[in-house]
Amino acid sequence: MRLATWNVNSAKARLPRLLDWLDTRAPDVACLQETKLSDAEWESTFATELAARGYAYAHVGEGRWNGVAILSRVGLADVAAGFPGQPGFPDPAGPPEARAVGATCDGIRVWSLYVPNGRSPDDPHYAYKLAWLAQLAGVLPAVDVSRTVLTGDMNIAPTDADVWDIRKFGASTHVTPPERAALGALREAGLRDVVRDRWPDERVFTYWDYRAGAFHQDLGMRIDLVLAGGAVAGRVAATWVDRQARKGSGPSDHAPVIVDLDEAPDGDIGPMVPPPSARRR
DNA sequence: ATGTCTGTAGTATACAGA
Repeated sequence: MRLATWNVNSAKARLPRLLDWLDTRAPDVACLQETKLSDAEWESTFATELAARGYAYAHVGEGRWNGVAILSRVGLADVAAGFPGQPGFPDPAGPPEARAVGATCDGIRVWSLYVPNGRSPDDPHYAYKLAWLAQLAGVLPAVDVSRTVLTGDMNIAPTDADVWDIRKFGASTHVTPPERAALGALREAGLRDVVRDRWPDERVFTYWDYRAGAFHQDLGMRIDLVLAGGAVAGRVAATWVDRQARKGSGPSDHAPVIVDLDEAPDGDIGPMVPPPSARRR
């Protein structure tokens, strides 16, 4: 099974490239972020195109900002718009933004996430980001983590190796200890960063600013993650960043991350094979 | 790197967000 995540930075602006990407990469499950569409706009733009390709979908949108989706041609059950207790902004008790959608696809509980950006550590959006992540971690004890995948634009670089030059970042958002600790809580709950597991020492980025030729100089960040529970991580056959999708005219500023899984074993418990990086140690 | 690309409003350009 091929699972992918991609922050498309407007599904409408990305329409031709998105459809072409579905045709060429043929993901079985595709998690999208920043569709920037209402549910009605999503429906009118994509319903026919996706049906023709055999995809069911779940979209959670609000219009001009945010917007997340899961596309699947291996089943799409128990769709959830947002996670329990997902905080709103500016009022944590207010309505949640369109930043999380979950569905069960071929036995895997998949979440497409668009974590709040944070803007800067002294901005209210930063506290919102941390609260959002804390609540996300807080729901994990109640779920089957082993068969869960949290994926999407996490807006956090897990380590200094996940940005092009840590010296340029200082105390800016995406690299601060509290943000990384929030990711650590997801890891401690049993989720694995399967791309870093597969490429422990490589320079792997998923986002490059549009400005200043950042992509061509590979001045990027790895902020789009696939965090997989044990039964899923044990099936990982390959992972890569689809840099082709960042090239040419009219790209998103993010590239897709693609993960191929071996078939689930009979009995469905998962082989529990440690990832390559763990096997080497 | 702050050099661009989205969206909206509204009709040309400015602003906000990332």
